[in-house]
Amino acid sequence: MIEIYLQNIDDTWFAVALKEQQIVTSSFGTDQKTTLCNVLGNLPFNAPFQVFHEPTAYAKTALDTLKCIYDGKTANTNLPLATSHLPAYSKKVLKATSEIPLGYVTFYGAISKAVGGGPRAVGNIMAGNPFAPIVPCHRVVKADFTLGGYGFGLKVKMQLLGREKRGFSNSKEIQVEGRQLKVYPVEYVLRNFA
DNA sequence: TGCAAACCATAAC
DNA sequence: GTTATGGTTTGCA
Repeated sequence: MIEIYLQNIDDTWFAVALKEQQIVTSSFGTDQKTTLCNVLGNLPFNAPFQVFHEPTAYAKTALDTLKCIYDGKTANTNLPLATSHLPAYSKKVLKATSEIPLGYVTFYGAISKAVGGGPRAVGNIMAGNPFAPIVPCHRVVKADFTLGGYGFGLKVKMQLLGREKRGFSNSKEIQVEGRQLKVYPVEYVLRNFA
């Protein structure tokens, strides 16, 4: 049985689908129906599910984490994600994406160089990201620092990035799967829209 | 700038 | 098996 928890926090809806304490999928949005539909659409198999509006203590920590990320605040990012049913390449891309630190962005192409494959393949995985916003696919942009796309709309992507501004001014390298991944201050993106 | 071609894992037939 | 499809990138005029 998959348990779906849906809760409104400060006028935004957040949802997680849990199975045996693992997160199967998550979502957020401005209205209840869309948010729930997103979660349901991401369920990997035709399993029975139940929707709850009173979160358990465990579900509440997960929902609070979503809210923190949404607010651009530092959050505990090591929630247990159920990825076993996903293709191997998707797992690598999602994992690499989750390593992008708060306050930084990187490119579709940069991720593809780190984990293999091509930029468009990375974009496809992002488009199907089941773990929004836990896996911060909003931190992945085009190589010219324009936004690229976003499942919940470019406006939302911009707002998320705006809240993640931390005043960094230099790019840096992080380690992903033993390779280097270059990340850039989110300011590089934001200044395109000033 | 703008356009065309190369790119590459998935999902859908 | 094959094809269509992108949340892309790069090169070249």
